[in-house]
Order: sequence, then C-alpha cells, then structure tokens
Amino acid sequence: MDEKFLKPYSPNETEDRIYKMWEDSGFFNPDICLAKNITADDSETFSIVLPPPNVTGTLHMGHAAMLAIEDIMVRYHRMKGHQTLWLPGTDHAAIATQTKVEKILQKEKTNRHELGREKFLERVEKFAQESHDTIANQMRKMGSSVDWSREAFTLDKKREVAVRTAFKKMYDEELIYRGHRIVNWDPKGQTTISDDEIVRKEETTKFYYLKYGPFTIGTSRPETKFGDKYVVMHPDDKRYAKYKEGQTIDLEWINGPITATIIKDEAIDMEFGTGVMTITPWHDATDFGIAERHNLDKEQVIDEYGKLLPIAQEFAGIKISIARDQIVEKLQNKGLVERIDDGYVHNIATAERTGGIIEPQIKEQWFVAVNKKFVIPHSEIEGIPSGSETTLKELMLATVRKGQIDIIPERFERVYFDWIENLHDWCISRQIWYGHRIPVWYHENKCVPIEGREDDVSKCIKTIVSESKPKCEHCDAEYTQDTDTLDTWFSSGLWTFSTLGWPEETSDLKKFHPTTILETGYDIIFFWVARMILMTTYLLGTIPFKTVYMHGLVRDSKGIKMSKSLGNVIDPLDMTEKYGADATRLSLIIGTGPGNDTRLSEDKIRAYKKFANKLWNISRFIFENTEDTTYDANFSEYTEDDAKIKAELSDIITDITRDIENYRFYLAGEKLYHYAWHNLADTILEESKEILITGDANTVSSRKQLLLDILKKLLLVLHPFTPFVTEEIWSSFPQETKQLLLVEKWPNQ
RNA sequence: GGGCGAUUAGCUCAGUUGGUAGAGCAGUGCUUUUACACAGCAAAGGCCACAGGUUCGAAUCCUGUAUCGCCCACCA
Repeated sequence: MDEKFLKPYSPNETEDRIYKMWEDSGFFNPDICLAKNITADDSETFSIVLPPPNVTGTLHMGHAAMLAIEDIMVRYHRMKGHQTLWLPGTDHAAIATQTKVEKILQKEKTNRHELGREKFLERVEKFAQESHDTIANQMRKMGSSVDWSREAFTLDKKREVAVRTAFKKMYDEELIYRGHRIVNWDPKGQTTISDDEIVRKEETTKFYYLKYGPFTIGTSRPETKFGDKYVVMHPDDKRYAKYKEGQTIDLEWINGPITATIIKDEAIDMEFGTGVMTITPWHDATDFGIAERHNLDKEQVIDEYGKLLPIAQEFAGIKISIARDQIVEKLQNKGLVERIDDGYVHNIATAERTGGIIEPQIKEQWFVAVNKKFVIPHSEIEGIPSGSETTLKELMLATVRKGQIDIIPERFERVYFDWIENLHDWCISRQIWYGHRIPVWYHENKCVPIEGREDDVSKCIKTIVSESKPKCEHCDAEYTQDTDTLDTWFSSGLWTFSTLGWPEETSDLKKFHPTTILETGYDIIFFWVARMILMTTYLLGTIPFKTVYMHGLVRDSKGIKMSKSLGNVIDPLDMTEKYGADATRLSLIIGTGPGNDTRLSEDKIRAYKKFANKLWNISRFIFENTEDTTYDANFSEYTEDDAKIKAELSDIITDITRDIENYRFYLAGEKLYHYAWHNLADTILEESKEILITGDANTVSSRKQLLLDILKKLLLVLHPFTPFVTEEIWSSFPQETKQLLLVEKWPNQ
C-alpha cells in the first residue's frame, strides 16, 4: 500500500499537483480527447460556456458554487464519453470596471479626465489583466476542468469583430437606431444606463401642493417645475370637464406670469393627488410620453451635473438638492404653496454601480428596437418560419414559450415572460471610455444625404467592421468615430457563439452551438439570459442553449448577501486553503436546490473536509486488505451476499445518474455521501473485517474483489463532485491499465 | 400595485413522481476495537407555520390565513 495513506488526507499537498496533471494531459480540450481516442467522433456533444466573471477583482463564493455545479456536469459528460467543451472567459464589465478604477484614481487624487482617454484605458486594462489572472488562478484552485486553450475575453480582438459585425447587421436592418429619447442619466457616473441597471430605493420626502392658476398640483420635486406650461388631466375626470383640450389659462408661476395649456391624457391617475398635474417632459418618462403623444414642447431644466439651467433664472447653476428649499421658500412667499405633506414614501431610481440618483434626460443615444418588425431570412425558431416577419421581442418569447429553451426551475419562465412583455427599446450607448467603442464613423460634409432615417440626416455616417480609419468614398473628408461605448451586455449577449469563432463559420461553431446548457444565477436572467436569446435568435436564427439552469445566491450564515463593504465575504481561496477544494465544492452543492439561495458557513465546509478524509481512510482499509490482489473487472465468482451488495450499488448508481441527468446535483451528492459513509464504511467494511479473517478462500477473494469493485465505482461516481481526492486515490488503485480518473468511463450500472 | 419564494430537530438547510421525516453544527452518552482522535459509534431531539379540503394515506397536491424575504412597476 502507498505510504501516503498512513497520514490523513492533505488537500494542500495534493490539489495543485493533480490539477497540473489534468491540465498537462490536455483532456480538458475535446479535440485532444478525440485525438487520443478518449471520445469517439460520432459521440454526442456537450457544451457549456462559462458565464464570464467580471474583471473587477476576485471571485466570491457565488462564483465558486457556479464553478462547482458546472464542473460536475462537465466531468460527468466527459466520463460518459461525450465530446465535452467547457469554454472559459472573462467579461470586461464596462461600467463596473471603469467605476472601480475611477475609485482607485480618486484615492490617488486624480481622475480619468486628467489622465485622458488613452492613459486611462491603459490603466483599466492593467487592472483588468490583474483581475483576470487572479480569477484564472481561483478557477484552477476550484478544480474547474475548463478548456483553457479556447479562453476568451468579451473585449479581445476576436470578440470585437463579432461585436462590430452584429452592430452593423442590426444597424443596416434598422434594428439599431440613434435618436433623442428620454434616458436614465447618471449624474455621478456621467453616463446613460439601461432600465435594468437601475436600483430603486425607498425614500421618504415631503409632498408639495402648489397653486397653479385655478388648479392645485401635487409634486415631490418642485425644483423641476420652472418650465411647466402644460397642465394635464384625465379626459373622463368630471371635476375638470369644463376645461377643454388646448384651452389656455394665464397664471402666476415661480418666476412670473405664464400661459398654461390644458391637455387631456389617460396616463393621469384620477385617484392620485388632485388628479391634475403639470409636466416636465425633459426629466420624466411619463411626462415625456404625454408630450410625445400631444406633440408638446420640451425644455431642459437640469443639466448633466444635476444643476439648474438658466430657465430657473436666479436659481441657475445651483444643485437641485440645494435649490429645492430655496424654491419652496420663494413659492411660499408668493402664496403659491397650498400645503406640504410630510412622510411621502416613494421609490427613487439610483444607478446600480455608482449609486448616483438618476435624473432622466432627453439625449441622443443608440437603441436596439425590440418591437420593430423585420423579416428573418433564416429561422430555426419554432413558430417563426424563415422569411416571416417578426420582432426581436417575439423571437425572445417564442423560444421559451414553445419549449425550445427550458428554464429550470420552471417558475423563472414566468419572470422571463413578464419582463419581455414590458420591455422597452434597449439603450446600448454609454458615455464611458472602457468598452467596445461604437463602430460608427461620421464626417460633417453631408456629401451623400440619406433619407428616411432620423439618425442619418445631419451627418454622413458609416458603420464598419474593420478597425482602420475609414475615408469617405464620395468626398475626401476623414471620418471620426463615435465617442460612446456599448453597453457591456451587448458583447456578452453574443457570448455563446462569439467564443466559438462567429462570424466565421468555424467547425467549433458547427459542433458546439447551440450549447447544451447555460448555468447561471437567477439575478442575471434579464441582463444576460434574455440578451443572449435576443442576439442569437436574430443573428443566427437559432437558440443559444437548450436549457437554462439557474442557481441561487450564496449568502452568509445570517442570510445577508455577501459584500466587501459589509466584511462578510468568505473568500473561496481561503476555504480551499483550509479545507480543500473538494470540501468547498460539496458544501456548495449539497443542501441547495436550484434557484434557491443558500447560506454558507465555515462549519459546513469543515464537515465535508471530514468526508474527504473518510474516503481516504475507506481506501486505506481496502488497499491494506487487498495488497495481494489486482482488480479484475470481469470477476464472476462472487458469493451470493457479495453479488447482492454489488446489485445494490448498481441500483444506487442508476439512481444517481438519473439525478445528475435531471440537474438534481444536491440529491446525487447527498446520496453518495450517505452511501460512502453509512453503507460502505459503517456496514460493508465492518462486516468485511470478520469475513476476511474467518472466511474460506472463495469467500475472501470474492470479498476482496467486491471491495475493490465498490471503491472503483464510488471513485468514478464521486469524481465529478470531489475530483481531487478521488483522482489521488485512483492513482493508487490496483488495476493493471488505467487512465486518469478524469477520463475513465462512467459505470454503466 | 403585481408576481415569486420561504416557513421541517436549539441553529443552517435537504426531502426527486404523495407511503407517517434526514444531514451538518451545537448538545448527551459510550469507545482509544489496527481504516479513520483533523475520530468513530449510539441514543436523544420534530402535532413538517396555522386552518380547511382531496386521498386508503399529505411535509409533499388544492384553497385560505399569518409572518419573513426577493423580484418587477413611468401615481406626478
């Protein structure tokens, strides 16, 4: 017996060595498995892309859980002999990463404007590179069997080609447009953000009732009211029936007399306040909608930094947060304040990444039109035949509704539908520097007027895929590139196929796309899952994946979301260091149903370290007692009792295999734990002590073969869950020819 | 305002198609018997939130109630 079994199992001395062995073998790469006849070229494929972690720092326990679940699937399929690809990568996470670096700069008493675009980007790239290296190391520590040779980054050269190609196609087909729309402006981050990047926070403020001519209007934001010259009420509101649409009324307002115009619109809630409101179309989405419907003037009141504009006269240049009280005081002096309510509770919109309070603004931005009809030339989407007219929204709905894509657990399908049904056009331009720059170039000569498109009327415009600076083919003018960058999810949306070489028609793309499964957290179902479905159905006419498996969030032992600022983060590296990767993985799998949040404590991880040691000692016992024996897979002289035990294990493996196929990893893990500890160790090993001493020759040899057989199968079936300790034990297993456990075949029964 | 989830041993959670409940930690007792003292074994601990219903049988399915949590939403 190998001397190493005389000491307790030591993950630290084992894991790095084992991972290197795996990596050197090349078997993480499906091409090498084919070349070395590990898999047959007609075997089925299993492919999965790693949800690329943001290069904003380090991986947390949630990532560790994700890696564990995906690695179980991947190792299982590889052992089944399938052509198995797990494709790793990282995400540049535009706003998140830029914000992070800006915070570092702030500590150094400088900022991005002082550095300039180029220098700043160098700085971000350096930070991103360091984060990437940390992440790659953490993934290795967790035992993730990803194919490093295919690693991708959402902002590398190949992905840039994919992004530009996608953008150009969408632009050419008018599904991307540029227009003046009301957007979510983050005064802190100095950029627009999409609806999904908003976090609403409850706030209690005062609510003001102001006299507006014959009306009383309610508002929580008097500082926006300077330009309000439309007063709106519901067409069915009997209280205001005597006022007619378009009627004008002269009245005294904040900075003097104005003429207000009556508007009737159904967006008004008759129950709320007085049922009358004035509108500020430049700074409110509802008001903007009303103004659009009635073709009203829109005026900007607040600038990009949250300061009042000259329309506010003496208040111009003052921050709105400060101006409010001063304005109310003036209104009071003029006798325009009817009353003020305290304790008005409402939700304010803040930017997820910077925490800035969103100020809606009308801006010229790039959008993806989700409701615009177009003809899809090639479609494998059920219910949407090739050549038919459809919309991006319909494509997104059809895939899940028709069951072409399954979401696990099923309840998230409803969440998905609700979101899509309420989806507005997607604002994809960001006024930040880090990210894919919008591949659109302009010059001002207007040499070739293009008609019919709002975004083409003022400038000569060109979208290109190549990187070089274009020259106008009509006049000699040089183009300059749009300064905005793309929403990070635009590039992540292409992930399942941009990683496989698209737009080139690579063999990888043919073989591995659509991917088998997407495994990710339920918190990014909108951000990412929906965008991937949008991009893939549109650009490829197919689905990005057949199944979506959603895992929950990993919280601390008190159920609070882990975050650095709270200091309750458990670092997976610390845990693998203390208890080993196998223990860390098991603790994240067992006791966690799909889509459910899980609480993690160190105790739980420690418990599974004991399990690894238990396996170690089980092996020690078996090896000690079979030192004169070589495992014979075809041994047929089992005693009746032993044959029965063999059959029982066979049933359990069948059961566990079914659990894995049905994504019930938590059950499979628990059953294996239970079998190893309570069947094998407590019962079978205990009775074997007696049998091996007192039994006759046939009984003893049967029992020895049985023990080896059970151990082998247990190692095989446990390998996806606890890859390191099983591989290490396997290296001492008395079988004449064997390969790495990584590529041994999954037991049939 | 709409939707979803949770409620099971002192604590944190499992419980796959309905067959009278399991893991870890904590606590109790026993054991150094050569696989395991970074230990093992054993016992103890639960009207499975509450109230109805379906069923031969419900933690599991249905209805309602309560508490907690999450997500979504352009009531100014």
